[in-house]
Amino acid sequence: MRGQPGRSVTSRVLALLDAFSPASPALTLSELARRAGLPLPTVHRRAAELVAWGALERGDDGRYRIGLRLWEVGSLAPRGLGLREMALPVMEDLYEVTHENVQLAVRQDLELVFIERIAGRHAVPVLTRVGGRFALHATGVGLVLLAHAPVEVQEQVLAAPLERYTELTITDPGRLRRCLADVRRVGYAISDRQVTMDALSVAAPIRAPEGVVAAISLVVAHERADPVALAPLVRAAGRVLSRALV
Amino acid sequence: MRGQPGRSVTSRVLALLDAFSPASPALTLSELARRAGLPLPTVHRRAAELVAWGALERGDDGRYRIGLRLWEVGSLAPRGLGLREMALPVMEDLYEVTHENVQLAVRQDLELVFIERIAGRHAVPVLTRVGGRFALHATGVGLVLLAHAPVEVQEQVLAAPLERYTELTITDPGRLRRCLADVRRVGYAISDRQVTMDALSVAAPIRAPEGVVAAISLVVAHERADPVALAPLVRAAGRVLSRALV
DNA sequence: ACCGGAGCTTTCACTGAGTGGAAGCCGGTG
DNA sequence: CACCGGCTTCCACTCAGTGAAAGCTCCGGT
Repeated sequence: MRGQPGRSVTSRVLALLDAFSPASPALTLSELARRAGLPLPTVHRRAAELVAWGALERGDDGRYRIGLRLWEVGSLAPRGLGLREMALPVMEDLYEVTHENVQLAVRQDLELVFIERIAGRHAVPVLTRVGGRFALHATGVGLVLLAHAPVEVQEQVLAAPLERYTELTITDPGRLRRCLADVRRVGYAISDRQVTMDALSVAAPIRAPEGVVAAISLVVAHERADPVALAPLVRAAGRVLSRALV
Repeated sequence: MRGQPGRSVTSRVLALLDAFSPASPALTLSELARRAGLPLPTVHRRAAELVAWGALERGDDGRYRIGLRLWEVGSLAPRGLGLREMALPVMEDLYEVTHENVQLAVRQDLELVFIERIAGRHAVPVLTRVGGRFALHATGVGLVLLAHAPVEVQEQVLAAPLERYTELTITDPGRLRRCLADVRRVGYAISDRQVTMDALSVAAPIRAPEGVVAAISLVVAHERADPVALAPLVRAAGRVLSRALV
């Protein structure tokens, strides 16, 4: 082949999938090629194969989209739909009791990924999307996941600049380090206006034999918040789910 | 290469993903190789690349599972999570009014795929799984999707043997053909004990400019069922969603 | 301690699947 | 009607990928 050496076929195919994002879920051939950093003919051939299998779909407009077949396969991810299926009843209970937003997230590398969300119609609007990512150092779920992450992960997050979302976001590595110790000690995390100035979240860990695998949280309007009352509810939900994971 | 000619790298990678199923979401290297019909070293190398990217994950037990990254990408599928996000509020309304099972499905080839389901805790238990597949000729959603599918799809389904689930399942092509005509005429489908002897479902189409893209249904206990009362509710939900898709 | 076997990983010489520049095609636009 | 942007096809070149075989690492049995 003439292809630039050191780039495998598989990595090219995966680069095509990487090109899609929540902000641009439909791409033309040229956009796809540009985002994947690959020559047009290459993308054309690889994409055709993906369409034939169902990993991509091509609309009447010629744009490529993620195909249903890939969604089906993705739904087999134990940490995706698997976790969701297990957690949903508990999340619904939490919603029935509080009528606030309930969120479920896991850590992936140095970010968190939202697995499921029950958005109370009368609760604070939250900007998160199922399948979306977010930084670990601001949200309640993020703090819980970070506090129980391997030390090397914590150090990597602490070493990088901590993005500021509001004036209350913790951006000082020292303070964050102390905050994480508190989270481990008390068994839950409170993020008070650290993401948006109207919201407060209370989060608790979900443990499996191999450690903390996910976190669950309630997100409530700041002024209406009573963290002391909410913490036991969230912690209980976390414990119920932990028990289900053994 | 020495590889059996006519089999592309991409097709091998996709064969690996195909090897996973709801019944076996975790596979050892050898199982993976056997199911994909590929030599062990090949699978070893390709799987390693998929793990590096996050499409697969490898547990402490050495088994491969679908990775969270693939779930994330899959969640960008317009007909998967995209459709779900849009439909969920309406499905919840339908649930609030009826407290019965609400299902959302699309057609993929000659089967249907369940996109979302609200399982009423006191409603009939249904055997469907989000991300799962089912035949088109028995369920309410299936009949709606089949009735509005391209003619060649209908003919393929009618030509193949129609699997029987209960004594009321329609297995005669002629009867099914008439049933589909009825569904198109009245605008909804009723499947009365055609999947299990305890359940009845009422389904309605969801239309986009390009045609019927999905179906929504209520599944209720057979003895408690009042199709005449339910049909307007389900049809209204379908219409609301159709309007949202323009 | 030794053996055998099942499952995973690595090696290595060979080769055709994949590459990408270039050229063709198609539909819209000044 | 020439131009342009985006898509598709062609084709000669070559290296990424292959898979048989050998090596490795745990087992459990004797």
